[in-house]
Parts: sequence; structure tokens; C-alpha cells
Amino acid sequence: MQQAIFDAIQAALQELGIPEVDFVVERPSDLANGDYATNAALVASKKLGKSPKEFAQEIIEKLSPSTSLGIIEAIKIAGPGFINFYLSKEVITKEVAEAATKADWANNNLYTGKKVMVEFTDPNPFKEFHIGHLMSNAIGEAISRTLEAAGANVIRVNYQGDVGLHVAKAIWGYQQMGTEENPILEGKWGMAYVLGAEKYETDESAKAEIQERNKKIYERSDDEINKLYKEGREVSLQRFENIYRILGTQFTHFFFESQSWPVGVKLVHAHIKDGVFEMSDGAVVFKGEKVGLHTRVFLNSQGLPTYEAKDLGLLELKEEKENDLDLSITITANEQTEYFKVMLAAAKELPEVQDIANKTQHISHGMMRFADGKMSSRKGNFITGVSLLADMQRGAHQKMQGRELKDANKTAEQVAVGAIKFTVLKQGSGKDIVFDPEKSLSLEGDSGPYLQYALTRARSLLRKAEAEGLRVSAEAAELLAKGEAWPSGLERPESAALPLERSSLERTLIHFPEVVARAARELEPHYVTTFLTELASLFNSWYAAERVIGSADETYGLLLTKAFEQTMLKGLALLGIPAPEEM
RNA sequence: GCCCUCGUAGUUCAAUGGAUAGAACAGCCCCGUCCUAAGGGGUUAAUCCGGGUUCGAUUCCUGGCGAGGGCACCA
Repeated sequence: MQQAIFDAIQAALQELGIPEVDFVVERPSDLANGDYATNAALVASKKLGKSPKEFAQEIIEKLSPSTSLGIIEAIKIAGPGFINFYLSKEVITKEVAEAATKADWANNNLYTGKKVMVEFTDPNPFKEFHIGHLMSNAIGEAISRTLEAAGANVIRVNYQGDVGLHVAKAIWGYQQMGTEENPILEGKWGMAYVLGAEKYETDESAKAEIQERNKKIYERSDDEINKLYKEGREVSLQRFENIYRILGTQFTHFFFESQSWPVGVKLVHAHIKDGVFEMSDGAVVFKGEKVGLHTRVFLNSQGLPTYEAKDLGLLELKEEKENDLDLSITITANEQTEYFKVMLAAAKELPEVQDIANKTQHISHGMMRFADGKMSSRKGNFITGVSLLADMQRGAHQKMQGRELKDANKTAEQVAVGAIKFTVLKQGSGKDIVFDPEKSLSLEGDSGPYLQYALTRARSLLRKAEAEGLRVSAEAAELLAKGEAWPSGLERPESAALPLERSSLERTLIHFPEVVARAARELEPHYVTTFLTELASLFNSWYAAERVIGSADETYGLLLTKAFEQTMLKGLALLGIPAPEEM
């Protein structure tokens, strides 16, 4: 629809002799200004020195043939020279019917035939899965799904740091704590890391011991450490699997730092001679200053790889695994943004990985802060993903008290995940997020549960209609979808009369495919979130004002409800937010 | 010090160079139910401060001020 209008305007401009105009066709923020609007006359008149309104009139005259197609009901000039398009009732109905019945209605072809790798979540074994990983997961999954809706073949990968100083810290801490009696092994590992990390900063001898262990972990030279390493790694990975399941992510590949470091070390060694890397104070560094960045250490003075070298190795591993990528996306916290630039700059100088480096795009997320200012849980110094999920689930349970639900636990989990993901995905990526557990669960206002609730109301209505033998007739929907409002050949049920006016609910709903496309184009899922929030609000208003079952517009009302249900379902799926049957 | 991000109602977020800067929460006022009121309606309230480009700037450039992140062997 948007494209059709765009093309028509383009053709009109061509006829008027000015094809090179950079105009847009957009959804006006106020429906009073039509279903679509263009600034073509404003932009073009700048070049011509004519008044925008006069020129808008000329464009409209050229457009007139397409208005007779029955798509456009009216075209008006408004404001400084916008051209506003008002869609016909028939074409809006047709879109609503498609939304209700066509599974791929909202999809697009922006990435058809493209293969995209998305790396996200990236928790580290031996450390807790914390809320930052939750954010990375929410964003990565939503971007993956948005790209899939755009036709991409998406490879989800997860890069987990199973070697490095943090592992040594955890193992050292574990050894200090003794091995007896702790029923919650993973909790103990989390605490072990905290202990090790703290002593590393404050205790010189502990620091030395940890560094010693770090070396042994890389070398696999110590039996006791090997045993602890194996055990701790397994415990962590098992635990992560459980979280991925709850969050709804399935990774195609897992990469580990234990695999990437030897590759990275080799890459760095191979490029000291040619001057990409330099020795400095016993370490091997890349002088980022030559490209306007800063120096970073790739191999420390013990000869061990830092995160930098491992990431170079990771690029090579990715290339080996999937050698025909069109795009490779990495999602991390934004504190790594500057680091990432340096690492990529180095990679672009290495023939082995420059190809994938050039296709790599870094997307960052901010930190999650809590509205009450607390960053810490009672005992530790961070909030874990598991504890946040559990708290939210408990809160959801409380809110649902009094409801009779088939599976309250599952619903509470879905609501908890929805509440967290919505909060992360409602704003543009890269910014810090203020998380208010109370608000995120509240239905008085924008929230994941608010979207879920609107969906369940629609579903409940459809269930009831079905129980009464009412259904959105596939036949009628199909005819509507063909653009034949109520074809004369078909007997038109009394209840199926088309309403005279189209509500803002349907006039908004039909823009969903454009929103999905924009989210894919900009890799910004929050456009979807914002749209769904608006749509849910419109549905709730409509729902409160209209009686569907038993009304004169029953058939159409059910069709519209179905269209809303399908759109919300698709939208939530894109965001990776669970869609409960009831709540 | 240098390099990145970012500054929008009291608060949390929107706004591909365009129309009267949208929501939500909090505040105040309404709707007691019939398909889920965990809802709906109304109302008060904002672009950090200067310059510049433009028919038009929250958006682009520039100078302040303020916040966050990064800058050598952590990830």
C-alpha cells in the first residue's frame, strides 16, 4: 500500500519532469491527516522555487488516474503542503481481512536470500547469568526474529567465556571455600567468583595465585584444577540452558573462548612481523591511534590472550562455521563499544578475518538500573537473571489471584518474561534502562502484560463467539481479502454490513507491515513495541465501546478482532514475548 | 586530558528535517460491567543554554553546561 502510493507519486514527479526528489510516504501521526501522507511537494518545491501548495496541486492532478482504482477515497492538501491520502473503506477492509487470515501478512523481503549471524547473550560460565545477559538476549532474539520476518536465514550464536581470568578467580575462590556441604552448587560457584574477584583487587598474594591458576587452566596442567574446571563449567552451562529455554532462544552454534583463544593467539603471532601488532612492555598490542582509536593489549606479558585476541579468533571460527554470511551482528553492553572498534580495526588489517570483519556490525545495549536505586540483591553485589525472573513470576502470581487459570505457573512465567522483555525492548537500543518491577507488571500503562492482556481479551472473545457457533467465515474473509467488499453474488448476511466509518483501530492496524519492515531495516525492535502498545490501547478502547457479539456489525467485528489477535500474536512473536491463552 | 554516547512533561519512554512534540506513570475528575475493569474516558504538564544551515530543527553543524561509558595487560 505504502509502496503503491510511493510509486504513484514517483511516476507523477517523473511526468512533471523532476524524478530526483527525496521524499517519503509515511503514516501521519494524526489520523485526521489521512492514512498516508507525503512531503513530496514540500521537498520538490524547494528545487523549483514554486509554492509547495501549488505544486502539491499539480502532483495531485497527475495522480488522479490512480485514485480511480478504488484504493484512495480522498486526497487533500494540508499544512504547509503535505499531500494526505485517505484510503477507501474497501481497501482498509481488505487489509484487515488479510491481517486476520494471512500468516505472512506482515512479512517483507528486505533480507530474502541473506544469511545473517547474530551473536548475543554471551554469559560466562563460572559467573552468574545477570540482568545484562537478559538484556542482550531480549534484544538479540528480537532482532533475529525481525530479520527472519524479513526473509533472512538467521544463525543465532552464543559465545561463552569458559577460560580467562574470571575462571581462575572462581576456581581460586572455590578452593578457599572448601568443598563440603553446599547443596546449591551453582550458587556456590557464583559466590566463589565474587570472592576471587574481590581478593584479586585487594590481596596481592591472592592475585598472584589466581594468575598462576589462570596459566594452569590454559595449559590444562593441573589435575585438581582440571577437575574443578570441568565440574564448574558443566554446572554453569546446564543452568544457562534452562534460562535459554525460559527466554525462548535456541542457538544454532555455541562458541567458547577455550576454542577461540588458540586461534586468536596464532593470528596475533602471525602479524607481529608485518607490524600490525607490536611488542610493548612485554605485551603484544595493537596501536589503535593509527586509526583514531586507542591502544589495546592482545596478548599479555605472560603470553596469554586477552579478550581482544580471543575475539579475533572468534571471527575466524565464525567464518569457518558459516562462510557465506552477508552480515554478522554482535550484541554487547555499550561499555564495550570503544573496545569493539579497536578489535575490529585490527581485524580489518588481517587477511584471514578482514572479510568477516567488514561485514560485522556491533549493536550495544545500556545498563539496567532499578527504579529504587538498588543494584544489588541481598547477599551478592548483582542481581541474577534467575532471581529477577523468579521475583517477577511471584509478582505475576499475586496479580492473577482470583483468576481461574488452567496453568497459573506457566502463565506467571510468560507474564514475567513478557514484563522484562517489554521493558528492554520498548526503547531504542544503546541506552540505559530503568527497570521498575512494579510498573513492568502493571496493566495500568505500557507494559508487556498490558499487551498480553489485550491479546487474551481478544482471544476470549473469539472463543466465546466460536462457542456460540459464530466464526469469521473463511469464505467471507477470503472475498474481503480479494478486495471485493461484499460481492454482489454472495448473499450478504444482515449482520455483516460494513460499518460506515473505519475506526482508528483498523486504520492503525493496517500499518503493521511497514513497522516490521522499518524495525528490520534499522535493526530496532522498539518500533514494533511502540506500535503494539498503541494498537493494544486502541483495541482496549474499541473493546470497551463496542459490543461485538450480537451487534449489527458482528461478522465484521469478529473479523477485526481476529485481525487484532493475529497482529498482536505476530508482534509479540517478533519481540520474543510469550503469548498466553488467558491470564 | 583525549575519544565515544546521551540531555524531551514531576518520573519513565516516543517522534525516517515537517503538520497542534506523542504515550504511560504519578496528580485531579468521571464510567460499577454486558464478550476478562489486570479495563475505559477526561484533564494539568516538556524539547538543557547560546549561535548557524533551512521555507521548516527535538532531529543536522558549532560553542557552552550537565550525565554516562571508554582510554595497557579484566570481560
